[in-house]
Amino acid sequence: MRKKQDNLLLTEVELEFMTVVWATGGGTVRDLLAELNKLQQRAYTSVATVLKIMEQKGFLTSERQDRSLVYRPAVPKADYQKTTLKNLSSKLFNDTPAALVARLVDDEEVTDEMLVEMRALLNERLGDNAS
Amino acid sequence: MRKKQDNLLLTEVELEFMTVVWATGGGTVRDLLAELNKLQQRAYTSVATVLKIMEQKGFLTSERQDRSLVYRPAVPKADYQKTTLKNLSSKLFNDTPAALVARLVDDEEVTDEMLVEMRALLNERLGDNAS
DNA sequence: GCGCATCTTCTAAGAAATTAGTTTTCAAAA
DNA sequence: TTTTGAAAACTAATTTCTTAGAAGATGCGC
Repeated sequence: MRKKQDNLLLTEVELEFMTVVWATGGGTVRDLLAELNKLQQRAYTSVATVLKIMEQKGFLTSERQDRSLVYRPAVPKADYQKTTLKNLSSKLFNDTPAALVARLVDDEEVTDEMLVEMRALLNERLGDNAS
Repeated sequence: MRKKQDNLLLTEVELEFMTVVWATGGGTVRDLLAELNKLQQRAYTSVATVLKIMEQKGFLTSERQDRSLVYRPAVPKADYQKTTLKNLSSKLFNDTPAALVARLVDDEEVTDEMLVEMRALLNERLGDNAS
């Protein structure tokens, strides 16, 4: 029995870590530390601790290789993106993904090019259906 | 001097509170407590404390009315939605809002109707530009 | 085998978020 | 004027998140 719902969201720092794991495909603590320290200095053990926690939460898998553990993503980035969007949609957009797009559309920083690109994506899935 | 950047995001609980404030337009601690307790029991002082914090962070304004403070949103929901989308986009979608839409599009739970609605929104802003 | 380097595991301190008890304030009722 | 009720303000306990030191494990070179 677990307190909250199965902890489906990453914390701030975990997301930063996970981004690197997704980008690189994974690696040892030392590998990932090297990548992460490009953005922010952290101690070796800090990184090791967070990675272990992430494994416990089910976001990473690990496998021994020589001395070290090699961590790899257990959740594809696309899946997590979907989870996050669903969460955001429910918490802030009344469970209406279109409302979310509406907000993108009236954001002046989002260019017409981007919008055209979005429309293309929609059309791709929708096929010929006119509105 | 503040540590992080001006704390532009609400915490989990703050968002829950803010949602009620947006929905109702605001009210006294007691008013908001009544609404919030429909979802989860909390003590009066817990609610009061969080509301005060939210005011300090700039998400709410307060004004005395008789004995009580009346809290009101200082940030429109649409603005906060935009902030959140921008943040999500940068943290998880490479600063590419279209990538975000792409993820919505290949979510099987998002219906064609929703997609058509989204496309309509895009067309509305885009006018006649064909892709 | 013994120290040395390197890795994981254990432990914990510090910071932020959440919840709520205690104290103070203040006006209205008695 | 004193009491009382309701509110804000203050204080603090608890939990979760973040960071990292200390301790333990393990193979490698000498």
